[in-house]
Amino acid sequence: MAKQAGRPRDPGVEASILGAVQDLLIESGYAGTTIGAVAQRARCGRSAIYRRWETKAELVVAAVGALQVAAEVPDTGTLRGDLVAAAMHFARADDRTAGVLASILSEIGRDDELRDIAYRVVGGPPVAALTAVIERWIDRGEVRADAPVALIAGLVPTAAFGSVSLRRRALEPDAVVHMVDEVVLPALR
Amino acid sequence: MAKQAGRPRDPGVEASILGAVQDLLIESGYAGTTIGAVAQRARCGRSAIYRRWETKAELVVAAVGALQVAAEVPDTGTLRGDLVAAAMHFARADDRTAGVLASILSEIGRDDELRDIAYRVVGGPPVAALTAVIERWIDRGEVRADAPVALIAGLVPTAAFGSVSLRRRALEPDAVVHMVDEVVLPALR
DNA sequence: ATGTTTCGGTACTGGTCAGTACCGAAAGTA
DNA sequence: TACTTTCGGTACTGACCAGTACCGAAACAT
Repeated sequence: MAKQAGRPRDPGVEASILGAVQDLLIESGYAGTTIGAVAQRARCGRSAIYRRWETKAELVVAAVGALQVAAEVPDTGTLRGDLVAAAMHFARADDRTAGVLASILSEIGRDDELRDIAYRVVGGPPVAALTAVIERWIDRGEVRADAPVALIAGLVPTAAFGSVSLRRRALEPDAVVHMVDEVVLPALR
Repeated sequence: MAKQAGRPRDPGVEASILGAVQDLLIESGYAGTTIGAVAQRARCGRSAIYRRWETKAELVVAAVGALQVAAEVPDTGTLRGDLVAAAMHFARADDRTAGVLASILSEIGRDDELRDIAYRVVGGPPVAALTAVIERWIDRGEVRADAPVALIAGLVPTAAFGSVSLRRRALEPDAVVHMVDEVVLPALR
């Protein structure tokens, strides 16, 4: 692929467009996220958007796919510390993610591509990180070997998402610690 | 209030309109739920709708408010039986409820009235029923007195809602039993 | 210099939809 | 019978918006 002639695309434009889409999805929902509003928020022309994506649906898919929950696997030295750190991570980082996801939930019901991407965002890295944490402590003998790893690893992000999307507010740190102490730890030992 | 003169309103029309709104919200989302489509599904004229509600927003609020999760408090004779029955109740009955709620989640972020009603539907009767079950078994001595009642009572419906709304499918009975055995019961004893 | 592509911006088109105003017929009351 | 309201249905309006087609200017390669 030879280097294209002509003025090169400004990578910053693409990033600011996707960010603007995410902002607008949270603030105004899918229907309220018009191409014109995106262009205004991203400080670009509408043509810059249509040059990159053919339809609004593709644009939204790209914006959702650009969400990435960093899947850090904490290592605090204690089981409780790791679990709290991992859970806290969702409650904070998922704030924006959950907002975007909540805004497209009704579209998810009818768009296979969107559903796959959304499920990959929530159900991928977070679950993998929690699974890694729990399995590590199984190896270390603090969690029983037949603990319901998949159940817990799926439950925490799902509950966090459900709560955030319904109440439209991030989980309090107290609530996260409470949940780990009262629900997650008893289920694992 | 004297009896109105003129042809009385057919109560069946109101019910079929609200049912049609719920159906369309699930199938087509908020934007796809047009007044024309509602009238067609409810087999009535558009005027019959506007005679009862002034705007589409009011209509949707009414349709969501008409959702009611029966708050039965099961009494199977065992703690585990009650918990499974209560949880199973959400997983089934909340199927339709969760679908409607998921479809208006993005509107919930911007409409206070809608948010209040939605929160009352999910966070009201189901939580109250679970709370009643748990507290009954505290009295009977099977659940420790300082168990995290509110946490568990809120967690189960939230998780069920999160799962249904994300995966667009009711929880399997196996999964419900699994969750009660592995998560709820350990947290209560 | 010449050509090519991107830049922000504007004008236009075609379709959709909420909300309003009617209509004649039906179903009640006085 | 006369009156009132609801019934399903239709026609119209005004706004909004996705998508297309441009524009002159800027930024690169050859």
